[in-house]
Amino acid sequence: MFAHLDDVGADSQGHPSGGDQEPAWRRGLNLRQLDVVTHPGGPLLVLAGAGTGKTRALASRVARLVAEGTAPDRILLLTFTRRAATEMLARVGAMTDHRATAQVWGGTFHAVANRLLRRHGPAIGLSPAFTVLDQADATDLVGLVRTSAGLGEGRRRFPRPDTMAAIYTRVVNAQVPLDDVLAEAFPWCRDHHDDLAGVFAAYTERKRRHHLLDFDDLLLFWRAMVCSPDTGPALRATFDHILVDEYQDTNALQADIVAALGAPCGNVTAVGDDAQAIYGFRAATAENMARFTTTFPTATVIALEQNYRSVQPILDLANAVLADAPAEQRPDHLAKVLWTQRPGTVRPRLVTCHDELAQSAYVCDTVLALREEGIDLRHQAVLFRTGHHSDALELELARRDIPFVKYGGLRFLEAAHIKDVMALLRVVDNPADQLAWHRALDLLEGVGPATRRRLHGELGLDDEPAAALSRFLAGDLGLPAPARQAAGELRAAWSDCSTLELGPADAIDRLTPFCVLTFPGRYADAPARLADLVQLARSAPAGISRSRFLTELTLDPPERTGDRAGPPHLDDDYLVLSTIHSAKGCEWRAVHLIGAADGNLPSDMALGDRDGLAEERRLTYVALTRARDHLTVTFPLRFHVHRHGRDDRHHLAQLSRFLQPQRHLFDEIADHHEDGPTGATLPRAEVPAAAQVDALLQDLWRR
DNA sequence: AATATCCGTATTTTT
DNA sequence: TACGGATATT
Repeated sequence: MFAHLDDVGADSQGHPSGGDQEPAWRRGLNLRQLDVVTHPGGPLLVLAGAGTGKTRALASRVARLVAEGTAPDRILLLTFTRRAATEMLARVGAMTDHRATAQVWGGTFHAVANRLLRRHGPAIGLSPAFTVLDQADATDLVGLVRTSAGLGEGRRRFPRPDTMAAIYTRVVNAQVPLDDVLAEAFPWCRDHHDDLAGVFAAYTERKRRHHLLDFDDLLLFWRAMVCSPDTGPALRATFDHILVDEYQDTNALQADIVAALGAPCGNVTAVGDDAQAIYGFRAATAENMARFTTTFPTATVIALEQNYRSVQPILDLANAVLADAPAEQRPDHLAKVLWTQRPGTVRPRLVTCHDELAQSAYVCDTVLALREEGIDLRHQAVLFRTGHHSDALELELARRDIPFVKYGGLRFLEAAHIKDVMALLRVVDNPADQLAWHRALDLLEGVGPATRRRLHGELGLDDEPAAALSRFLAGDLGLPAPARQAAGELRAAWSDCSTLELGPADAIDRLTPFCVLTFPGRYADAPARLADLVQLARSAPAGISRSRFLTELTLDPPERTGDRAGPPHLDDDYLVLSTIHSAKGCEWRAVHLIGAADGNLPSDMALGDRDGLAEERRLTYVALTRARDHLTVTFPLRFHVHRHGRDDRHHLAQLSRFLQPQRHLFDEIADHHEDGPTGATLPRAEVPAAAQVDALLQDLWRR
């Protein structure tokens, strides 16, 4: 869990804490923030620049509402991650009655939708015992539908399941017709329009029949419930105040929900910063910010521009990066310019490195040097565009025994073995879950597609799915010989899980012997994967039910293997490595942005369209504004071309086009050469000049 | 019917 | 390169 959410420190604004009579929620706020907090009711749009204390303002507003008598369970606080909700409510609790605060409805759109649908689903004809599919499950199911529709065989090539799932989710979340989505984002699939439509229809039908909801369904059904003339009025009357954080990263569907929920009471507070919109790929549109005043014509608009986080030289750079954006991408009515009263004149550093190795060495050196100056590792972070950009650095950190945690890399739940165990649990939880059966049966050696189809029929998964588990436990299914022993073990384990009603932790323990039998044949690193099962079991809160454990894990997955066990060593200091996306809302005293080369940032995949490029610029802005005191930007001059080439080709890089015009705002450090003093003894400008010669030559023979 | 082999294509960010 | 998917082999 991130320790450093937006301006966490209670006194990070450095205000004197006023008189003792002053209520806690009023303390340490500037006038603008106070306007946000004391806004009586009615729609409110807060334009909150990076580091301007929006978390504080929002938390204080909730605290004021509670302190002044609003029933906490009639407040809805929607945040981007569950982490953010937890953090914010903890702060609210510190300002008012923390037991009352626990009643506040807080969480992501998806998590809140889940809660509401479990409670009220039957009213709109939804079984409350639905299973939530995560993205990977949904993709698998699309794949199954694709196969059973006989697509992809012979004939023309057909989009792959993950592409199809991406198209589907875009259509739903953006609420844009398939035709347009294909034209705009997936032009190479346009010929398959009709087949895609068919697959989507079959996919939907299948989900409905088996009581499965994917992430998108959670939003769709919530919206349906709140818009229905039957259930809507009662549901809308449930909340007196709705507050939405990170409004710039909501999509069309989410905006609909906010509009519908807020229509009667009008007490909607939306907080966001269009300059930090970085989830366009997930169909979020910052236009929701601009549209807010149309949806709620009486809305009050308040801009927070005083930054409490960064020193001025860092803000100057961040402001300059934004100001360079083409004019049409900067709507006037949302304009903000960050300023600060924080003293400090240290300028950001720009370091041109010889290659990735040199970059890693430089970052390690800098991190350690800053620690000597008193900045603990935990107050420093290394940020990068994509997960694997930190590969080289991770090796170097390990070599030097510098502890670190990485966010935003491979997710725990996506690891195959974790999905295996989850599937085993899901079968017990819901014997009608075909996807789970599918995966579980696949674990048996000697069982392939054909045997699985036969078992599918014999277990009655289509006709009488509720009895499938007892049929399996009754045995005698004519399994192939290699599967017999493992199947026996599975039977015993499932039987115990079911009859003894084991909780999730015990159930995982009970299923482990089966995994011990089957993992070695499937995975080269079986022992490590088995060890993860212990972690998984330990992550289950005491007393939680199996099904609740499963959905919570789906909606709020741990970031990476081992995360649930807490940081590497509890009282150890460790460096944070994070993608820029995962760093949203966080801050550190020192930030090291690596790989800031054109092609990485902006990613060369975004070069095609204007919107994509604009989003990359905002991403750069987000990265820069995470830093409080120290900002180091590095980029390697040469890096491996790991595209189609197999040889050790290098590729000369140039500084990110977003930073190139701002070089004068940096202190530039000469090329950092990994091995030896060669570079260090040269005059400063020497090596970059040489690099420019190389770049010039490169330009001459490129294409 | 399950497993081994070959081929073509994608590409990043996450609830 | 790496991975999914389709074909060839045991």
